[in-house]
Amino acid sequence: MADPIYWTIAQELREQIEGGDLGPGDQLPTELELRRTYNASRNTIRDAVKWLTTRGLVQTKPGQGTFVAQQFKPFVTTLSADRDTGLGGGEGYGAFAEVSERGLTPSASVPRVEVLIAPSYIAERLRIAEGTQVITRRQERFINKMPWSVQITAYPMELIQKGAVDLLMAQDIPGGAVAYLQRTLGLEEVGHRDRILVRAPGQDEARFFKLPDDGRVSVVSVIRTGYRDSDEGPIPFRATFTVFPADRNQFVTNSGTFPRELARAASDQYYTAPTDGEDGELDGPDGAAEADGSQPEDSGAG
Amino acid sequence: MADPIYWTIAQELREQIEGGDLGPGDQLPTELELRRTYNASRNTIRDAVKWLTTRGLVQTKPGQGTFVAQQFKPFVTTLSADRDTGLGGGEGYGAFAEVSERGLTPSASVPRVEVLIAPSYIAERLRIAEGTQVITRRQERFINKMPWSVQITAYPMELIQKGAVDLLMAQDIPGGAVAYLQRTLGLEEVGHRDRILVRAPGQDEARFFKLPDDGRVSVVSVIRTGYRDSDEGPIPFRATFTVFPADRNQFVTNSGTFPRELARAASDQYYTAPTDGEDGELDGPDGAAEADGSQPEDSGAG
DNA sequence: GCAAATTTGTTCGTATGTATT
DNA sequence: CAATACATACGAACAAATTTG
Repeated sequence: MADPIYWTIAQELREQIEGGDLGPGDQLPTELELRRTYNASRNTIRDAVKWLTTRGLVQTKPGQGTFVAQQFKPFVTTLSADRDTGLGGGEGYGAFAEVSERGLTPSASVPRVEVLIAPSYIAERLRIAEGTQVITRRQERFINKMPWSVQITAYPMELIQKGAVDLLMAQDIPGGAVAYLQRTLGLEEVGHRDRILVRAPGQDEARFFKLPDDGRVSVVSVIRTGYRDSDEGPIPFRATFTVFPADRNQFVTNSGTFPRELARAASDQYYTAPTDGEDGELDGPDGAAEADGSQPEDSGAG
Repeated sequence: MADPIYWTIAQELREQIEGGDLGPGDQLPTELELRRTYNASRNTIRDAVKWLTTRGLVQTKPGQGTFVAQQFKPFVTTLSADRDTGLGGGEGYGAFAEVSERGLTPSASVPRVEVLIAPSYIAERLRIAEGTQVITRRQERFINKMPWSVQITAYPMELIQKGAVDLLMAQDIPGGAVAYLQRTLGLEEVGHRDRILVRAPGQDEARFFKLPDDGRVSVVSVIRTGYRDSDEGPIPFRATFTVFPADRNQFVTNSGTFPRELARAASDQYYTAPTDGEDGELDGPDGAAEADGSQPEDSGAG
């Protein structure tokens, strides 16, 4: 009887959810009912439910009840560009084509264009002096009306002076801004560099993505720096910051040659990762059970 | 006075932490002290502290107190391979070279080799029949004795029959297994495909990485399928599953040409992502404040 | 539109158990 | 062993949100 009561109750409820007795959207018994069922105080019941909500298994709605959380079929974004089609690459335009093929309906907000003094995180990416002016284009994207990503791209001001005036238009650029720069200025993106990190959502992000306000669900931040050629080698000409909720997105990058049929439609093959078993008995990459006492040995690239 | 008391207290403590009044490792006032300070009941104080722990800001230790959480300087893994050096690619060997250059001491467990009937998630990756035998090599990696990643690679059994017998040895393969297959069988990895996803850690993973047992901190799962050439085009010959704790890792992928000086030492330029401000006043990619009522408009690739 | 019933959210109080120093 | 500090558990009351009559 070493296990806390609230924990035991939480496990029983978890098994009912994962076992399928309670499907997504179903209502759990109310606190009063649970209290009778388990012969525990209301606070103990609430601790058990709290355990479930913290893990995202259930969702409580004041005045209504507690419900089993819906889970999304994750959407897959291909980060590496497809050399042939030029699509993919996690850009809005290419990714949207993938979405359409999957029978989902993508949509996007009207771009919000801003000219601002480059803050440090933009200046560093574009390798310009902090305080230089930059253009930023901000767009929110949706899949089936569900918020999917927020993207901000920053360009140096000189691109406007050279003639890429559409960057200042608060409207979609057909084919994407990179293609536009190519055909307008002959500016070619010869390469890019993505940085991927996982962090807690900010308050506004949590609100936009309708994430629980306790920071349980992370967001994936993809920071892309696009490079063009110059006499001194590749130099950055754009920095794109895209934020995705981690609970409904996966990412793919390709390198070298690989089966062609995988190049597109990554979205269709979403993947459920093997997890080591909650009960330590599943078949996944398991076996760290003895990890506590084991000491690492030096080996390899020492 | 619309805000709950526990929330208000939590915000005050958060500001003290983020403002630097309380540094990493510092002890918070005890529950009893906080109770006097804020003139609230112990349960209310505990709710406030719970709010902080859920977000990973503080850590409670029974019998000792509550402490401001340490935060790691994230380690950066380059996922895309460097064509020149052949390093990088998130593989143990290449990544370890990066770590060494940074002045950290990497180490790894002795590989655990297993021959097993391929479960579905491996069979799908290697495109073999479920139930076929595969070799798996499992290794735990550490940086400065801190658990950093768990990696499992699966190979089809036929590689052994063709002569790559070292795959069965429970010891490090100098230069990595891919290089070994190259020089032993002439098997070249012509490309690979990474799938990146974020999920809650399993129980064993949480224990190994010393993550809080409530699933707050996610893990990043990187699934790499390596391809070799054949008459029928590229076919997979290995599947590598690597799991990293999301709170101390970032990832980089390169594509096309980009500045050479960024190819290596990605670890040195870790990146703090811009977040929209908790108080809605920071300079980051902000402005979703009005998101609640805004309707998406159809545009772009519709 | 209003009132009642239902359900979760917050806050207080108190007691006991467990881990650490 | 004793003191300290967090963990669990009970009970009670009122507030806020939602649905229903």
